[in-house]
Amino acid sequence: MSMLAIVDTVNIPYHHGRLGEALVEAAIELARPRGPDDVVLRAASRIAGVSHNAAYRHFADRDSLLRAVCEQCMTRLALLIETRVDELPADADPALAAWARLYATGRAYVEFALSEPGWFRTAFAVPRGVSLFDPGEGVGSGGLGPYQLLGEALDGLVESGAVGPDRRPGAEYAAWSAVHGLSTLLLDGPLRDLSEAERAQALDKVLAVVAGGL
Amino acid sequence: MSMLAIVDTVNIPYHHGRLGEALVEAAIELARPRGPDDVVLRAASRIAGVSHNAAYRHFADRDSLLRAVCEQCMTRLALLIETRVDELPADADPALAAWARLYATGRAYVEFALSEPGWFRTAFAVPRGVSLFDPGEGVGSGGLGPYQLLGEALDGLVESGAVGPDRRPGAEYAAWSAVHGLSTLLLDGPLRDLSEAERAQALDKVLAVVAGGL
DNA sequence: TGTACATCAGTGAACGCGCGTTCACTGATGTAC
DNA sequence: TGTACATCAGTGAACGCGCGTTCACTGATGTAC
Repeated sequence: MSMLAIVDTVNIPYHHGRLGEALVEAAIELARPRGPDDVVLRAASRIAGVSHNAAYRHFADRDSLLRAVCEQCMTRLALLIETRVDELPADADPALAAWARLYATGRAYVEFALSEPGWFRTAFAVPRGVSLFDPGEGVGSGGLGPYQLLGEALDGLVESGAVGPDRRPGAEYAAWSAVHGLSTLLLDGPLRDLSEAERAQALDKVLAVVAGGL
Repeated sequence: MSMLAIVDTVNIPYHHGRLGEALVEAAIELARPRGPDDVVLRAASRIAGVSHNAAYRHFADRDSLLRAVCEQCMTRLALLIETRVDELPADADPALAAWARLYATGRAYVEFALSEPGWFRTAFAVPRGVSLFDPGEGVGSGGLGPYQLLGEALDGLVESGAVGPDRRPGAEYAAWSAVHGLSTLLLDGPLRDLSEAERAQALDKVLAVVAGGL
């Protein structure tokens, strides 16, 4: 009967060839609307058109799959930041340009959280033992994660003279916390019912306070 | 046989008398180590010494119980903030006193997150439709939630002249976001592996940047 | 070029789990007379 | 003060759910000769 026949009708060869990636792609879509709890081995296998045990050829367990999805989500956050920064118009004044990059980084971060809530939540549902500081984790196209991109923006402020080098240490904690906190408060927290306009005001204020305090 | 006999041995009368509260207390302990996912009707009933259906006399469903637990967690956060602010030594200079209150508020927030991780997560696992802005939700002893306590601290800055009134609007967004973001990054995010000393530095920097930018 | 065989990548059935929820029930309590 | 009865607050059994994981298996692939 042929499972072969059945399988042929949907154009999936018995040897899938890239089932591992297909499972990750499926799991990413599962995570997309709501988050990491919806990353389910059986559902991902279903989407990939494969029995649910087949997944165990490619991932030791559900957690391994989730880990792969987390990394992808972190990468996508980094990619959006890079995109938004690259879209910036050129600015002759290096200090102004550096500020613009920092603002764009922060705005992109919040934009990602609000436009891709499930991915944002998944990116930060990091299984223990994975760190943003590890090279290779959560990388964007240039091999940098969101944290490194933020670091670059802050370095730019110092290099351009906009911010004194004595203020540089720990600056990413402040900038990152502010933007991350706003994202989670708007997404899942008590600020979730803010109107579009109120959100924009809140974001402006957060960025202004961070910029003023750096 | 007496279920009565059985029941007597553990000193729980058939009519419990305060089962609703007992269930909430049990659920709060369930949430304490890890968070809202561990708030389970059956487990709470078990702890309260009652069959799991009895819970339905007091809560329409699991979500109602969780809602009650959320509110309690928010209240406890508010109480810790009040405690820490009240512990502050008197300061003759009203501006310095106002700054000290803001700092204490922020430190207490992060302290709560790190010392009571499950409660912190639960406080912000707010079921849709509950807002921190509602009076009566998430109240401390004075009837104020964390958000209102923060607002008071900020008002104090303006009243004491430490901060111009033109900078007041939206200030809670900035302060709250920074402290909330740091809490979640340290608790569940990529900063979770920071050492005690690094955490303290990060917190100092976050507070300094917010204070400088307000 | 053909064949034997190891290995790889799937299959389908089954297990155990704990959950939320519903059902029909019964013992305890409180109230009207 | 006693009694009938409504109501309240529990009980225990059962259902259905989807999950992660394991088992023994088999068809497809690739390689050595």
